[in-house]
Formats: sequence, structure tokens, C-alpha cells
Amino acid sequence: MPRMSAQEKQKSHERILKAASRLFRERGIETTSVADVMKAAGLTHGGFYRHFASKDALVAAAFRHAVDEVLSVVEAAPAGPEQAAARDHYVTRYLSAEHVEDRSEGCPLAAMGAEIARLDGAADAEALYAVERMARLLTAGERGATDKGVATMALLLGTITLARLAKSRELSDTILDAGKRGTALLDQRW
Amino acid sequence: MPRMSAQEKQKSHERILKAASRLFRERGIETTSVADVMKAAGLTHGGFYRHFASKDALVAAAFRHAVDEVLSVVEAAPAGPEQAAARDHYVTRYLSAEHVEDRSEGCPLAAMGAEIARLDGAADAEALYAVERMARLLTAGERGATDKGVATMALLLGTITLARLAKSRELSDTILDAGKRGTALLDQRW
DNA sequence: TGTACATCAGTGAACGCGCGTTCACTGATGTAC
DNA sequence: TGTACATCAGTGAACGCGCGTTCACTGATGTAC
Repeated sequence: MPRMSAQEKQKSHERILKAASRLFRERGIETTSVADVMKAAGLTHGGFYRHFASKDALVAAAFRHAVDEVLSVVEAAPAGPEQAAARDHYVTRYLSAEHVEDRSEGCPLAAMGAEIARLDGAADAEALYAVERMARLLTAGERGATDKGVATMALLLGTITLARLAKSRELSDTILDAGKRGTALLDQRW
Repeated sequence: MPRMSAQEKQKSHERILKAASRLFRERGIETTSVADVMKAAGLTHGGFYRHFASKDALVAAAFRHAVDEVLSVVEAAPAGPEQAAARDHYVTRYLSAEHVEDRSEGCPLAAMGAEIARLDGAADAEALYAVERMARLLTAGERGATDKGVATMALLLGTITLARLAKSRELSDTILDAGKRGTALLDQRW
């Protein structure tokens, strides 16, 4: 069967990245094996090292992949009212029941932030870059520093983390509502 | 050498609990082995099952132990101005550089919340209980629902998570300042 | 354009290692008389 | 109070298992002439 063409290799590479960014967010980094990722990408584990130097390198690349996936659409909005609308939409989706339930396509910082902070691997730099990008997005078009964006991000992140601990929809909705009211307050009164 | 007296056993039990609550917070749950915990408690791994039915049971007990350690002093403050002062002091300590740097004695929700949410073991119930307790503490003596407490907790949790991603003291201080301003705003304008 | 050959993407067995848990064993502790 | 014996806290070897990584191998792809 082997060898695949360069084009096929690139497709495999993207499938691995996509599978990793989903699985790491859903099940955590340490709890997801290289073999799990390769299986989800439709490959066997042995070929992994033709694509990445180590699991650590995959973690960093998958984190970046997830950040791009989540932020690039919102960032694409042109400055002005459209940008503000995109930002509002992003916050609304962030504090939704769907985001609580589906980690695999959600915010990578919420899913992996705490784990990455203690792992000190190559993903550290990616996580910091994500914080900058997200803070900038949340303060885009406003005067002043990114303080407001950072505080809003912290509130979003904390709210989703707490909501994910609740096992009943009712309780997680209550937590989301508290988060919504908090972000609105920060937005209006900062 | 064996067997120890019942009193000695209880001391061992508390040493295991203390070591576990520190190590799980510092290094994470899945990344800390039963043998690591027992070694830190000055014992060998084989004796572990005389104290706990499983690692999962230890995780739940250690989480509770950490929550008690962190909250009981603050909760002991009598209602009134002393309670408000204790709450302020708790928030100040929460958003300090010391708390960013030392996970092992810090907030168990910040250290293990995301991991517990995805593990669905016995610690789930303990984590929810901790959310309730902490939200109540943050809204103690105020009229209205615990919404404000939940939002404040989310902001604290998110801020410390973000600050722990920063590798420079300067950046983590900036993040802490944004969190401080945010909590003050929530407190005054809710 | 055709041919000979090097490259290398993907496979699957194997490596050394650490995990959670079990177990036979030890000897001081606790208890029954 | 003294003695005989059951209990069981703690030890350390062992279990089956899955991990990240390596490696010999395969055969289609890419390249040099």
C-alpha cells in the first residue's frame, strides 16, 4: 500500500491534527494516547513520527489548530459594528449549553488551559498566544488597554469550567446565566 | 515493624490525605500515582488499600480535604463586618502572585476542576459541593441569589488559570490586576 | 519518453517503563479467657 | 493480671496493561539519466 503521494501525506497530516485537536479537548491531553489520535485519523500508530517529532509537538500544533478554528472566523469581521456583532455572537455561543456539552469543538483554553499550565511543554507558548489573541478580540475597537478583554476572558473561562462540573442541565444553565450577567456588567461598566 | 496501633493508622490516613491533596493540586490527578502519594506520606504503595478502596476514592477524599482546608477558616468568620472582611481577604489572597505560583495549597477547583469535570469519578459530587460552598461564601450577608457569588467565583477561577499560563511575573501580574478590577466591579455594581 | 533506483508514508511487532491493583508475608496490637 | 491467639497496618514483589517511541519492512512515488 505505501508509499502515499506528498498530497496524500498532507491530507493525513491534517486528519491527525484535526483528530488530535478534538480528542485532546474532549478527553484531555494525558488521557489521550498517540494511538488514539492515529486511530481517529484512520491510521496506525507507527506512522505518527513521519508527521511529528513527539507527542509534545503534536500537542502544541493541535492547540494552535484549535485556536485558529475557533477564532479565525470572528477575527475576520471588519472593524466597526460588524466586529462588535461578531464579538457579541462569540460571547453568546461561548456561554451556551452546547459549549458546555461539547468540549471537542469548544474553547481550547477552557478544555486544556489548566493541564497545559502544569505540563510546561511546547504548548505553553501557544496557550499564551491564544490568550493575547482572545483578549484582543474581546477588546477590539475599544480604547484603553486589554484589561477588559482579559477580565472578560477569565469570566468566560471560569463560567464554562464551573458549568461543566454541573451534571444537571438546570444547574449548568443557572451558572451560565450568572456568567452572562457578569459579562454584560463588565462590558457596560468597565 | 507492623502492625501499627489504631491511632497510628489514623495518623497515616491523614498524612496520605494531606499528601494527596497537595500532589493532586500541584501535578494533576492522572499525573500523580498512588505510589507518589504514599511515598510523600512516608509509606510504601502496597499499604494504600488498607486506607482507600481505590485511587478514585482517594481523589474524592483529597478534594474534600483541600476544600475544607481552604474554606473553613473563612467560613468561621461571624456574620457582619468580620465576615465581609474575611471575604475580602479571601479574594485578595486568591488573586495573589503566591496563589499563582503555589498550586499545592491553592484553590482545588482552579487546580483540578477541569480534570474532574472530564473524569466523571467520585470527585464530581465533591466539586459541585465546593462550588456551592464557595458561592455561598462570596455572597454571604448579601440579599438576592447566589448569582453574584457564582460569577465572582468564575472570574477568580478564570483569572488564576490565565495567570498560571504566563511564564513571566510581569504578565501574570497584569492578568491578576485585570481580575482584581473585574471582581471589584462585580462587587460594586451587581 | 522510458527505465532504473532511491526515497519515504504507512504498517505492525517490539522496546522499556510506570501505572493501579493484588497478594503472601511480618510482627506488633488488640482481645478473649 | 497474664497468656494465647486472631487481627490487620504496612512491606515489597508481582500481575496485566497501556503508554511513547523505535524499527525492520512494504511498495508506490518521485527522480535522475
